[in-house]
Amino acid sequence: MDRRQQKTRAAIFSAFSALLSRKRYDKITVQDIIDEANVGRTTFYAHFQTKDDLLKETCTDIFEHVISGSLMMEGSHDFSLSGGSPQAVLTHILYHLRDSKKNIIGILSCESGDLFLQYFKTYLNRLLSQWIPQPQQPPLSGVPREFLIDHVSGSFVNMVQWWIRNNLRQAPEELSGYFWAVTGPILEGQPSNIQSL
Amino acid sequence: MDRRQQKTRAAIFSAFSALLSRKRYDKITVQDIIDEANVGRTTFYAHFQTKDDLLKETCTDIFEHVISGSLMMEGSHDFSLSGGSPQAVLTHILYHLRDSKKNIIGILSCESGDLFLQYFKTYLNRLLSQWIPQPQQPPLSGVPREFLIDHVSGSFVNMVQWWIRNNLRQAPEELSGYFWAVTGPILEGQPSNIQSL
DNA sequence: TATGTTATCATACATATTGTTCTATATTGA
DNA sequence: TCAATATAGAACAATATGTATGATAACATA
Repeated sequence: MDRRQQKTRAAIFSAFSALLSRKRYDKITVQDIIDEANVGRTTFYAHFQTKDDLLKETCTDIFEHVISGSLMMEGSHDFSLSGGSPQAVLTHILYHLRDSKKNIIGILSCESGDLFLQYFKTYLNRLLSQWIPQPQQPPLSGVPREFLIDHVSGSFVNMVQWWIRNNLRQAPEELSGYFWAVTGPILEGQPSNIQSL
Repeated sequence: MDRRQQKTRAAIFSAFSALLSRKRYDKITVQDIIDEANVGRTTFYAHFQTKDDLLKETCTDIFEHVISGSLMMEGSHDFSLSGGSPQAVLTHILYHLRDSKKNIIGILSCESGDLFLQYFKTYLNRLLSQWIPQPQQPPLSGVPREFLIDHVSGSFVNMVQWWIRNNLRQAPEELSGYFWAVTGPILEGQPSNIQSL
């Protein structure tokens, strides 16, 4: 790939991200993007087929980075814990979200944030499906594992939304504590009050 | 209000709902809507300022109906339980969603479902804020009440999405049971294992 | 450095969507 | 019956999309 292409791509991603923090996704025009990025119309369409395409690539780029940056890759396409506990990994992800140079929070804060969080959740589902066992005891024993996985990743994404609405007032560790308080029994496999019988 | 206006409004709502089950919201044009509804362009704009306006009114219409249909209204703008337990009310809401003549599931199933569920969550937040007490005991005692409310309503909406993705395979009662399994400790106020101190 | 390749820009263009304005017609409520 | 008004249809300016063209500049390589 040409140096020019890399530069252009970066300029477009950056312009797109900047626009998203000011405008709703579906109100952003291609003209807005190419003006902000200082690239020609033809150039934009040489890199991305449509605006939706740009969106999709942006999401993949960001979340693949966030999650794999908090984990070690193993095998061809699976994630696994890199020694840390689930709690530590989740805290790490929160730090990543907050401190990324890519202005992730800016993107998630925008009026189209839901769109991105949907992609985010897809990644989390893959991640969590490795951590969550089929529970053996009530009250969770009758609940399908897929439901629990979806519930936990949905809760995480929901928490991030809440965090952003509150201007990131909580420290990642604190937030991680909240998350543990509401999902601990699921992630631990079982609540700590194992009352045999 | 004129009979004609009522009829026109109904035709537009119906056409919009039908289109949503085939097409993504932002790919639907005003032309599509007025063709499907068999109304003139002028007429559409006499009823709704923009397409977004139509969306908003559609959501308000649906969710106000779903929630108030499962509750008794009380006071000016607050909800309260109509005798039933939270569990019973939630089950009722699930029935409502599934069996409504307004094809709610059709709308929520569409590619823009997230958009609607966002509105749904707003209503649920109002509802749940009346049921959820500030917890007094670990592990929930240090967690802000607003977080818990948002977590529970987010989990409900998330569950509905999951339900739809699975083609409504579970009965509302069964689903309600899952929900209780993962949020019970919060809705009950405290987990049942009250270990004083 | 010289050279062929290719990414870029600016412009123009056909097409499609939006929201407004106008007039004529049809329906309504009294 | 009749005045009020909701509607349809068409035309319209303004804006957005995606494509095509030719000229220019930056690149990789030898």
